[in-house]
Amino acid sequence: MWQYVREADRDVLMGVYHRLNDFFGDLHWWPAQSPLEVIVGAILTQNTAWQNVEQAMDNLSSSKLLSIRALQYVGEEVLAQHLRPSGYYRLKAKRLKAFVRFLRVEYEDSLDKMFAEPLLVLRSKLLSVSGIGEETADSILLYAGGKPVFVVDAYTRRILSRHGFIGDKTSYTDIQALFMNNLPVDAMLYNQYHALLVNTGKHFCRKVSRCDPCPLAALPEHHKP
DNA sequence: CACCAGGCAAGTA
DNA sequence: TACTTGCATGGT
Repeated sequence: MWQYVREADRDVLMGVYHRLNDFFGDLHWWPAQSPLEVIVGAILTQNTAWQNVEQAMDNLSSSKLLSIRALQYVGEEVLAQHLRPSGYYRLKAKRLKAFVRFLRVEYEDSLDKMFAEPLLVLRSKLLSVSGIGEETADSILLYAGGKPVFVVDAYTRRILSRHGFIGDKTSYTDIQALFMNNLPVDAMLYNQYHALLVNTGKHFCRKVSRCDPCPLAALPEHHKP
């Protein structure tokens, strides 16, 4: 399980953090105004560029659909049309519907009640909702609920992989454990760290891109894609 | 024009 | 358990 983990991981992970933090500064992330918007965004951004998600979110906002009640009552087909710019729009309409149904059945439409649930119990229940996998569940827990859960996404995996810190097939759980077992249990730290990784990914570590100005370029293991 | 983007679930062997 | 495939739009 710890095949790729070395004794120095604690220092390495904090070193990466400080390097990125010095470069980007405080990001106080997730680009959304309310916990519900974080959740909607987390579902809409699945395998999709955030720019496309913004267009769909604007559509929802214009139609006053960014509330739990509106999402409950709007027809799935109507909802889907609003989601077209974000891709997979029929699928994502089903997923949003599945979430608000879950919220009604389990928590009487209350996000506060949902987040009052013990962390691991809630994570497990979120994973049981169709359309919510590990990354989406953890994004909801961290960015909507303020829970100390590290989010692993495609950028996290790619950046760690290109530096040789993990193998290409390392599991989500193992990557998450790498961070959570070697860093303080701190929601604000996890929030900022993941935000820094996403920024780094967007600017310097896309599938096709140079790494010249990458803030991690000075690391011993740094290499180009 | 081909490829990529802050995944997930269902199907197959 | 470990692959493979469908889902879909908009930017580069």
